[in-house]
Amino acid sequence: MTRTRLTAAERGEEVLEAAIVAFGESGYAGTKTDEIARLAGVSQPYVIRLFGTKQQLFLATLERVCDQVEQAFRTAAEKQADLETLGDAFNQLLERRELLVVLLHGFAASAEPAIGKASRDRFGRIYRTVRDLTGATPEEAREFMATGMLLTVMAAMQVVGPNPVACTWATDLLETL
Amino acid sequence: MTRTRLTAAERGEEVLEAAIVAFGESGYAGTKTDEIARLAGVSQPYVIRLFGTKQQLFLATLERVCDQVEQAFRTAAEKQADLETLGDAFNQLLERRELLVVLLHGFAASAEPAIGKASRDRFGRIYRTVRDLTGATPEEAREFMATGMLLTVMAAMQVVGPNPVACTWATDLLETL
DNA sequence: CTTTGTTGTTATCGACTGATAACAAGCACT
DNA sequence: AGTGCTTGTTATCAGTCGATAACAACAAAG
Repeated sequence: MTRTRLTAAERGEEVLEAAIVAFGESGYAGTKTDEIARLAGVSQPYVIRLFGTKQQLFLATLERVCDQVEQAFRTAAEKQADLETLGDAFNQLLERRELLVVLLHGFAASAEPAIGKASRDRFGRIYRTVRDLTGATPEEAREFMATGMLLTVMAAMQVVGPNPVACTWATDLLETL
Repeated sequence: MTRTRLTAAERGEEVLEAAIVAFGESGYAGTKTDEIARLAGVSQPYVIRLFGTKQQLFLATLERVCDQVEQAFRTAAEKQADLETLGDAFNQLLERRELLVVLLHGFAASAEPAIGKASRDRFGRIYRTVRDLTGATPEEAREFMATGMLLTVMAAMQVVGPNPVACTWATDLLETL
C-alpha cells in the first residue's frame, strides 16, 4: 500500500498540525522531530527537509498558532466588537489545549534570540489586534491579556480545557469568571 | 589551589542557586546538567549525585523558587496585608528574572506528570497564600494572579526586569499599572 | 598514623537526536 | 518510452548528554 502523494505545501500543513500537538506537549527543546514525523505519518528526515531545521519548524508553528488566535479574534469581532465576545472566542481556543500551550512554550523559550524576537513580535501584535478590534482602553486590554495568560498557564497545567485534572483552587478561580 | 570543601547540604544550596539561573534561561528539557555544574563550579557527575536525577533537581529548584515567592509575600504582608503591598513585593521579585521564569518553565512542562503535579500544588498554594494573607475576594485574588502571570510571561520575553528589550507595546501595557 | 566516612573528581558508557547523503518512486510532458 | 522534476525513504553519522563506576583527596576520631 503506497501512501497518497501530496504537494510539499500540503504535506507541510500536515507536519505543522502535528508540530502543534507535539510542541504543545513537550515544548521546543523537549520535542523530538522524530515524534512530529510519527504524528504526521512521514519520515523524520523529511520533516527536516521541509522546514530546514527544528528551530525553523518551531518558529513556523508559533506563527501558525498566532495566526489562528488573531483570526479567531477577528471573526468574533465581526459579530460584536467588544472584549466579552473576544473572551468567548478565547475560551473556545482553550478547547484545543495544545494551541495556546505552544504559545506559552514560545514565550518561555525566549532566551533563544530568534524565538524571543518572534514571541515579542507576535504577542505585541495580538495585543494591538485586541485593542484595534474592540477599542478597549489600555487598562481594559491589559486586564484582558492578563486573564488570557492566566488561562493559558492553567491550560498548560491541565486544569482547564478538555479532560481537566480536578483541582479545588482551579474551580475556585474559574467560578468568578 | 584546592577548592574549599563544603558539606553536601551547603554545596547542594550552591547547585540549587545555579540551577535557578540555568533552568530559568533554558527550561527543563533545554538545560544541561553540565551547565548547572559549570555555574556552580563543580563537576557534572557530582550534581547528579547530589540530587539523583535531572528531574529531581528541577523539582527541587521549583520548590525553592515557590518557597521564595511565598516568603516574599508573607514578609510583605507583615507590613501591610493588602494586594497592593503584595504586588510591590512581586515587582521586586521581577528584578531577578530567572526566579519567576523557572516557575513558568515548570508550568509549561506540566505534561511531565511529576512536574505537572508539583506545578499544580505550588500554584494552588500561592493562590491560597495570597487569599489568606490579604483576605481578598476571589475575584480580586484572581485578577492579582492574572496580572502576575502576565508579568511573568513578560519577564520571560525580557521586556520587564533588568536590561529589558525596548518594546512599544510593553511600555504601553505597563504604564497602566 | 591508620581507619573510616564524606566530599569530590576523572573516565567512560550507552542511548539519543538532529541533520546529511544517497537513493527510490511517482507524475508530467514531449 | 524516456526525461526531468518533485516527493519521499533508508542508512548513517557526529555530537550530545545524563548517568554510573571507580578512584582520589581530605577530615575526624581513636
